Amino acid sequence: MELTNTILHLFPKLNEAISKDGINILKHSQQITIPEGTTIFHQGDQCLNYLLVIVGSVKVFTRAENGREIVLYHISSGGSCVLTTSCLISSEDYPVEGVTETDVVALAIPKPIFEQYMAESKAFRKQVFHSYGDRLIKLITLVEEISFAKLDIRLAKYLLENGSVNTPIRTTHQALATELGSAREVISRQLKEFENKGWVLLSRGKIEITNHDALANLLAH
Amino acid sequence: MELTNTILHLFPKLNEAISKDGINILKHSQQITIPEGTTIFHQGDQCLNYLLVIVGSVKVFTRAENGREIVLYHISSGGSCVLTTSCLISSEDYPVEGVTETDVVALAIPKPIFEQYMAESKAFRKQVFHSYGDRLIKLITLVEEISFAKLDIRLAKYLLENGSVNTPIRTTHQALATELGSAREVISRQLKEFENKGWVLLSRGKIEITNHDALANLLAH
DNA sequence: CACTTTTAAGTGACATTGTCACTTAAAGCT
DNA sequence: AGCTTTAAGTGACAATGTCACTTAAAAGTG
Repeated sequence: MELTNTILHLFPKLNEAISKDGINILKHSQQITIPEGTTIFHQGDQCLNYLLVIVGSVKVFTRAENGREIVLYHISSGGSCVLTTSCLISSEDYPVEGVTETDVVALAIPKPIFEQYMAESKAFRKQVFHSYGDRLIKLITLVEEISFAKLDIRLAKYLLENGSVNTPIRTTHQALATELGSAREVISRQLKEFENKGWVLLSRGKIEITNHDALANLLAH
Repeated sequence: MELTNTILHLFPKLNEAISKDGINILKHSQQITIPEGTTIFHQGDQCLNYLLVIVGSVKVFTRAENGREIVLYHISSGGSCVLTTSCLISSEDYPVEGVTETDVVALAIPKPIFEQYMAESKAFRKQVFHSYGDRLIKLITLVEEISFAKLDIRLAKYLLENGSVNTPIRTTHQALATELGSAREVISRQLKEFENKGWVLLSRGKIEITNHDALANLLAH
């Protein structure tokens, strides 16, 4: 079955859980498809499933009272939602929202099955813990970047990671501000500066990289 | 035994693990005492124990290349070190340091015992997951505060949480800057402003709160 | 005790980033 | 073509961070 292979490829630990521990994940979980732009969880939601993302990407962010937002991390193929997992275990509220950025295919493992797997399979536990560790590192890295790195560096990094000379980035300055935890005007100014230097070409909803090396040079220090 | 009661009081989940699941934590773990100012882990360290803090406090922080530091969180009585736990499981490096802020008494559970408990006791797993969830929330809250909250608010909050009208705070502006992820000069300026308003009294290494309500009023918005 | 050294805090000038109250312009819609 | 919505630009200003110092308190030392 095609899906099985995809899943095993994305979650190597689960492969072990299935082969060694006789865990039949596919049988007891449900494959779900979620359209782009769906809020899959927000503060106060109760969570009844352990979610593994097979295809697509989920944006996890938090919002200040004044409406400003910052993206905490993305869950993409091969990732799982540790916050809902925490909910699963400790039933606490989390001050964050999760929204699908693309159409998403996910595997939902119901809470009782999740707990059974946790008890029975060391490989499954490893997979779950690994997700936790990943998120912790991502969050710590985010804290570091927010508090230490200058915006031009972080912006250049984002541009290089999300586009290249022939593949323009389709996003708004506002979305970028949210991604980097800054303000739209600041991003606009910075991008304009990059444009003046001939490093990018700006148009509504699109950023084209015109000088990759110059941007990369910023990162190199 | 006195220690047993202390531990069970601090870690209610472990109580369950012991009574329900017959886990003999005290027998298989070691009580260790660590003097103040000891670096208990830093980047690249390997970790061989699951650590539960019984008495005292550990400061977990990260450092930028330019030397600036920011405190990520503190592990105090009843807390466990999830980062070393992650290490325990996934053997990855974490870009953080942990230093004891006081003399610390901790319970060290060796890796094999830890894994056995994880397999055998649901309550133990809950305890471990709970720690993870806590850290995740603390980190998310930190990200929110750093990116959204103004410094005067955060500083006032810190002062109120760590001192009162009759118990002065003994710390340096530098340590405070690290705690809040800011720069010493900025903290000094802000404190001086508070002093000019008659809210605090400053001296070398000491901050006395002289107007609790005014500070609290800042937080109230 | 006077002196040197170390550590904490203050200072002013300046750079970066965030905020506010707008304006301008492009893309969609009817 | 004219409206509406959304994206982006703008200038003034506030808040925060950085730098290169100075000042001063505490600790160590002969």
